[in-house]
Amino acid sequence: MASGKLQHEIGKKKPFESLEEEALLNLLRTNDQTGIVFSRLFRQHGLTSAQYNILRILRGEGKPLPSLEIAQRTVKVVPGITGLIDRLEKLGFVERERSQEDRRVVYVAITKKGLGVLSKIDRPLKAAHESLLGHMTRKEWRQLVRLLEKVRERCETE
Amino acid sequence: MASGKLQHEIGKKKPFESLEEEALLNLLRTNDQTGIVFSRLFRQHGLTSAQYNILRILRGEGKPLPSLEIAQRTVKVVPGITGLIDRLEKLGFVERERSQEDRRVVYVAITKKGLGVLSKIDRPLKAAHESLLGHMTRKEWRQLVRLLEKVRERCETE
DNA sequence: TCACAATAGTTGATATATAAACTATTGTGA
DNA sequence: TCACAATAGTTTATATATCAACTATTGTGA
Repeated sequence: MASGKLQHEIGKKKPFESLEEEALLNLLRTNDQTGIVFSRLFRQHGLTSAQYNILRILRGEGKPLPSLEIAQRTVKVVPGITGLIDRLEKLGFVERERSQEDRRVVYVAITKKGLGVLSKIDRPLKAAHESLLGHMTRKEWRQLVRLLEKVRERCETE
Repeated sequence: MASGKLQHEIGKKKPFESLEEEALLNLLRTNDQTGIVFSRLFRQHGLTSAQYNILRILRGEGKPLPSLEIAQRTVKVVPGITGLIDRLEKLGFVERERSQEDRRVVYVAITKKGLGVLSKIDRPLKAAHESLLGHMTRKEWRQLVRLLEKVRERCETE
């Protein structure tokens, strides 16, 4: 069957059951490993990955977004977004405001303080991106993106 | 700049800053999406992904393993392993036994009940693997694995 | 052999993921 | 207009991730 570097990395004795299993475990492992690098970077600025992600979305949008819109963009389950925004608000990085037209909706806006912390992260984050992927060619990146998109084709239908 | 399906998927207005960013966000997204599919499957059998992962390692090993050995294989941070094993023990899927040679070490063994629940998951899990990746060729899997391994080359040195 | 570093694991505190149940508000059809 | 479904968001409960600090045990060098 399949055998690669991952098997050795995780101290696995037996080879993988199938190529599918090897591919999916590689995906999991790679995501974990890269995630660790970014988590550390964000934490140095007092943010978690999830918090950074929300701020990045709000900055990219340029205007306030409803809570559930944010949850959808981050693949998060609905209830989780509440506590996440609670903490960002307590930290002063975002503000909540209930919509006037539809009073069920809560708009979330990034504050100046939120933009400030993002701007401090921009440069080291870009450096981390390059450090992590700089040894790969543009062709390889494109190939990787294409393959990942293809993997996702099936997830979304379920 | 780069532009792909992901940008549309997450409702992102602006294109990605760089190919690196697009590749890494694709990785994150793909991992999340595939993870959801497997989480649901495990939950139908009363397990979380993290719990399943530990049981799978113990079955694959065929003999008890020290707690930290398990933590290392799952990329988990050390303290997290304790509560995880606590719950598995409470569920009756594993047993703890302190080593006689080195009394600091706690060996964790999978029980018959643990092996039983794994065996019930085997078939639907294989089906899920095939359902998720069945539309891709063996060549594409190998390519994906190779690229993911290459991404990880840089993580591990940090 | 005795102080001290190293190792294995746990505890406590905070943040997040997830499901289920709930509140408040809005839309809709009879 | 009134019952009821749909929508937006919150609360609650459990599981996990992570760091810092801690206990218990073992190894080591003076």
